[in-house]
Amino acid sequence: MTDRRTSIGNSRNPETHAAILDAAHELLAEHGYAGVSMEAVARRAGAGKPTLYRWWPSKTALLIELYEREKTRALAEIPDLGSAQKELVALIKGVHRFWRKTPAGQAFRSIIAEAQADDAALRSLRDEFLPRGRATATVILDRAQARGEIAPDADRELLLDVLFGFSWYRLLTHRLRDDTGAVERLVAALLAAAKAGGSLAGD
Amino acid sequence: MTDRRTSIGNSRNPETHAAILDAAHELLAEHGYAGVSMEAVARRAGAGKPTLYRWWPSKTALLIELYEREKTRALAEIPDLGSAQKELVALIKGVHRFWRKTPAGQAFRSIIAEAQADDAALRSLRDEFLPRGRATATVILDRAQARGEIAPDADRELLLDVLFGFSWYRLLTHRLRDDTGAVERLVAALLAAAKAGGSLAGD
Amino acid sequence: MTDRRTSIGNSRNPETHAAILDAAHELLAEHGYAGVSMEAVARRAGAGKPTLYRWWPSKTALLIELYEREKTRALAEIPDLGSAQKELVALIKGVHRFWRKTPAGQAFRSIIAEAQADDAALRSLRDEFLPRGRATATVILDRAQARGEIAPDADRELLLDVLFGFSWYRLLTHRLRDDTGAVERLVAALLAAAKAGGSLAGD
Amino acid sequence: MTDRRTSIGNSRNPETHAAILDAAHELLAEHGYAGVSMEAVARRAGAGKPTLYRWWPSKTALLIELYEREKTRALAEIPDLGSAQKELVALIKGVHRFWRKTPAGQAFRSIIAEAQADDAALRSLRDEFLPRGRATATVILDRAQARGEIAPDADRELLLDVLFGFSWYRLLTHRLRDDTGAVERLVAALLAAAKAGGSLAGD
DNA sequence: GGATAACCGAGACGGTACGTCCGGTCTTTGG
DNA sequence: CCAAAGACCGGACGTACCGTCTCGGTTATCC
Repeated sequence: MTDRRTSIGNSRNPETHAAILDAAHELLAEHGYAGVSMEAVARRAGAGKPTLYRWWPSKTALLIELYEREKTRALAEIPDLGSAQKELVALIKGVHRFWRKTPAGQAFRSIIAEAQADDAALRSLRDEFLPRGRATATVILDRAQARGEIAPDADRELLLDVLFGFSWYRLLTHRLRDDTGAVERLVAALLAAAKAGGSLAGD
Repeated sequence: MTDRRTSIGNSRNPETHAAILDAAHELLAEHGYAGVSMEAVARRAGAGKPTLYRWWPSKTALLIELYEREKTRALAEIPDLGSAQKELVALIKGVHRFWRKTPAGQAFRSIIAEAQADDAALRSLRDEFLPRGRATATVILDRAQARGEIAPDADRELLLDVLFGFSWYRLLTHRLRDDTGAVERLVAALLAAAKAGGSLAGD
Repeated sequence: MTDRRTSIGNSRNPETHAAILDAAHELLAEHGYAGVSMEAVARRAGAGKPTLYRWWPSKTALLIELYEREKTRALAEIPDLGSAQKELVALIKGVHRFWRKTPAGQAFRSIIAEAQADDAALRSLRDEFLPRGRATATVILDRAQARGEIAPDADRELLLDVLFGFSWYRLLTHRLRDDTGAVERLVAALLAAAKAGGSLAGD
Repeated sequence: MTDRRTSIGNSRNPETHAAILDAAHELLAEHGYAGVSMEAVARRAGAGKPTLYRWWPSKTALLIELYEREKTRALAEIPDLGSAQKELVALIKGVHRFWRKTPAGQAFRSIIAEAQADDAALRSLRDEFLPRGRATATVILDRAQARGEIAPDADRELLLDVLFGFSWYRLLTHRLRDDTGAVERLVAALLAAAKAGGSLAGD
């Protein structure tokens, strides 16, 4: 891990860049959130701290980039499965699996935790990071609305808040595993309400 | 016979105890989570750091006690309002209001954040702290089941995970305010499913 | 060591007194000067800290009493051996042996060290403690003067400063052992000068 | 070829280094040994505590460097004055004056005191620090032996132990001032014995 | 013989200092 | 010009003692 890299002059060194993300990845896997400090990442990556700060203004930014690198590796789009129920369940369960199987869950927990201490991090999380994650869900809901599975005036934002809120809650209390059909039943209940256009419909 | 208990040694000074919680309260209100360090709390309370550590093994423990002090001051039980819909909405909206109006919201965000960095804190949060908060909801659900508003085999734990997950999500993304009937509609959707005994019923 | 003692009314409890000195003795023997804190002594003696401070205003005072207790146990007067040379050598070597064989050496090193940080301790060391130790030497010098072994105008204070200075130096640099006749030769040199009434005579 | 040594990274800041020693110097002069804490030195020097610990592993190390800085400023070598008597008196009196006039005396007292609580400090004091101080005396004794003022087999180590022991004793009991020819007479007595080759001769 | 006063163990308290870790910034060296 | 390395300040961490204080309780002594 600490193979001797050296400066390559006045352009960004991609090896260094990857080494830093790898170091963060390993630390996250080995010691969890508490083990990831800019200091420790720099040490393990064999990089100087200013190098980290040049590219990522904060630990959160580093973690976000790490998370997204993992995501593109592990999380595919959800194809048309014929029903919103199947697609949403596939989406949520896929996210849960991704959080469980890779350090991404750790990274995500860390990002949320950091955002509670730092307003800028919170805004970046809410306004840039989360919308990217909801894009996949939006595609599914578009298809559902086209199929008539949910009412035209359904409160889609609320529906997603509930689904992601539930997921966050399980992630943050480390209870991602106890899943005996809970996701299926939750999605069914929400879709039923969204279809009726009554209770989950916008005002 | 008389009480033969003989406490020995000096006993905890309640003024100091209160001064420390007050100091934490103020720091939380003024500077948010990042402003609360054991050092700063001790300084403002005019207490020694060892005094803090004598009573609270960690910052999390201090924040939890602060949170519960605020809660007993601000949050009453939910009386029988005639329907589970009304009672659950009152509960959730009460919690949201409590989080918005007092530093308790800050405290709670901090507790969740700390738990992501510290396994012991997470266990204490999940296994001791949260169940206390869910007790009020349990009473409401008991009444609802007695009224026949939800099926006998409804998955009450899932229902609460969804309600609290939604609340956490809004709290942690600092979006507790944009509430135009969302809570009412969510509760209605969940209760509809729980009554049918179908989708939100246990397996 | 922590046999349960209790108050014996409004007079000093000699058992407690002894237990405290014993505890200090043991700590000194086990961990040296650094291991002797009022806290640790109280803990090991099973006594309260205020009890220590009631009788000894400082750690130095406690160490001095400990030292003198040891001294009366281990260090006898020097009888008339016929010559000042023999008697002074017996005195100095006795002191060195006492310092080496018991925790008294540790105690004495501690007393000297404490006095460098605390003016009151220094005064008490210099004006009360040391004169007591020089009393034995004074008796020897009186006899020597009566025998005519040292000139009437010899600078006795200087002679003792040299002898004790040499001893302190060896004690404080932990070189009390490497003694191959050094004390004998030093005493002989000083007595020769003191007899001549020339170089070691007062002004 | 050019010097191919390439140190990388920022280098030690000499201003900071001096500021720390100055701060220690002032604290020593103002409050004595007890006033010198790493904390206080860092505070006054406007330096971070880790900076102190980076360069000096302990307070003793800092004090030693301070002492030696003062010494090179204040204490010159002893030139050939024609007789060992004059040279040794000049040496000892110079050291006493140095201890009296500058905070160096305080520093030296502190170093000795620290060494009583810390074995490593004691070894460093005895095996590195003191020999440096005795080097000047060794030069004088070499000259004296060349002149025939002291016997070839004289126990030079003992002679120095006595001279320095006497000096320490006076320093540590804060009696450096009462000097009415005492040093002269002591040196004379020791040189007389060392010349005779009898009493102060080696075994 | 009852009050009282000094003692006792225990331990909480406000403080100070310890030695370490980390967050960000600045400076030096070299590609 | 910019990357790498690392020194720097500042500050929080959790711990050990300091010396003082306040307890509940005991017992010898004095009124």
